[in-house]
Amino acid sequence: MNEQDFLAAYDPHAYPAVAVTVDVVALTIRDGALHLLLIRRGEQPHAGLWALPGGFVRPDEDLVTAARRELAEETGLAGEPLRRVHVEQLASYGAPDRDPRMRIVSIAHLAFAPDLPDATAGTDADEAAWVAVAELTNRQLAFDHGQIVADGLERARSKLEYTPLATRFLAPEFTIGELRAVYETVWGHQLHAGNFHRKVLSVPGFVESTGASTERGGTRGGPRARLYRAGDARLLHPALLRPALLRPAREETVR
Amino acid sequence: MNEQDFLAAYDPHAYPAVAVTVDVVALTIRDGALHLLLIRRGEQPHAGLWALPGGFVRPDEDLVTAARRELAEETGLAGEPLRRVHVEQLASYGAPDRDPRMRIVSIAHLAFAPDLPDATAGTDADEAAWVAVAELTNRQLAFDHGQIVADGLERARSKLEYTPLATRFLAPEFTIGELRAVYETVWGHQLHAGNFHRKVLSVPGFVESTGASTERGGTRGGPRARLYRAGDARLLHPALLRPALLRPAREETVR
DNA sequence: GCAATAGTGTCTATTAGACAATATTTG
DNA sequence: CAAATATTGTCTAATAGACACTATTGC
Repeated sequence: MNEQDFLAAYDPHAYPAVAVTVDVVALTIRDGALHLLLIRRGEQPHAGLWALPGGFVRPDEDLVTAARRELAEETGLAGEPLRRVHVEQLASYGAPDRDPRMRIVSIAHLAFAPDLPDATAGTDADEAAWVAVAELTNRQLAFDHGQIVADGLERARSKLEYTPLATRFLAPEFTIGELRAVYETVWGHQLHAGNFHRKVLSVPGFVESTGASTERGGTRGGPRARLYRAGDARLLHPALLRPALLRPAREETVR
Repeated sequence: MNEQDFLAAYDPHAYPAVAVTVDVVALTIRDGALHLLLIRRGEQPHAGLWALPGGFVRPDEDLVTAARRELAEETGLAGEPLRRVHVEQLASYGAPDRDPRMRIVSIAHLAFAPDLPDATAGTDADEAAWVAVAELTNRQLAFDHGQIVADGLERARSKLEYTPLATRFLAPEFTIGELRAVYETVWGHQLHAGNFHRKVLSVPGFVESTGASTERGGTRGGPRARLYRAGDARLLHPALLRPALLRPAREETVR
């Protein structure tokens, strides 16, 4: 049998029924705090619980395309603002009993977005909202989404060390102080302003100067700051390592 | 409708037909060279081409369990030797046209194994063999397995920097020289013996002394070396960073 | 003026890495 | 003994981080 005959005779339904979804851990910074996009489930199972935005992968869609589509549906983003959001694959979750309906394998994604307007509920959800990560400890999330969020947060903290992705939380032009605020927010730890400033400028390709400065100083005083944009480096070398205190004992749990 | 009624009425076949497989990038070191486990496909599509071991995820199996099962089938490993193999999730690959049969999403895994006996072909394969990674540049692999292998190799090189997983390529007791040979093989670069030795012993929890030494010196002379076993650290801090020359310009491509 | 912030200078401890030296073992 | 290897010593450059200082701006 040659390959063409084989394909013509092939029956896709001969294989076990598994559904594939994407879920998105979308992070942004609002009012100086790290926020996560959640939806309140409008349907069973787990109706009424908060969950990650996500849904089934459509037939002609790439995985990351599906994740971007789900994100767009819940945030109302499109065009250039959507393109500015960084989306990457996080990990896949496929424990047999993670969803009571059937075997569902979810490819989780991680997204970094600049400060966005309020979320707008999509079709599957009663409600969509940016929730402060600090308030998540109380809340029970649907399915295994608590674990996915934990893995996403650890990945985000780690990504800030060795990639320039912190800039994705900011507008195209930003000050070093704003960049430092991103690190402090995601890592949950104050950094030394002077050392951070020098370190960022010393890493090749992290940021490049626009030549301009802010129009005004800070709201509580201080000089005008120079403006920078993201440079062309994709990896930071040397990296901005987290203080030893903030380092996990082991890596994220991935299933 | 409550959750129980909902589940009773639920029809799994209402969702798009997608199959989920696992593939395994299994690495080992043989004769001082990095080797990869490949099978020659016995069935269409891509019959006759070399491919990664892998297959459909069974209904009650976790993803990593499925990967270990596929690995066991092709290597003939079981019990303690199989437990000594490190398996972790690598990434998922789900481009709509990556398999001509139907939509297949593959959860790729990465495995580190000590030197293993020759592979034994499983049911789906004509042949299974450990192939030197250096010889892969010529060979065309089935599906998108070339990309998966490239991502796996980059992940392996990176993992050696910040985890103690290099020890998984070795027997339970090993010398610092053997550990250095793992790094040199995976990174493809000679390291300075003296500096490496001191560095490994200075990282807390990387290795611990057994108190014993080898029975004999090296085949070409030299003193007996002290024996070590893996320590309890799960992450190395400070890390053993690759020389800047060996660093990629960007991260692995993950789809 | 006062407080806050940007940006720079300086010093110390840690680490990476080059290079050297010594001891031990095989053939 | 010659060559190879393990292990330790020493020195230099790079980096992280503590701390201090000056300049500029909002209120």
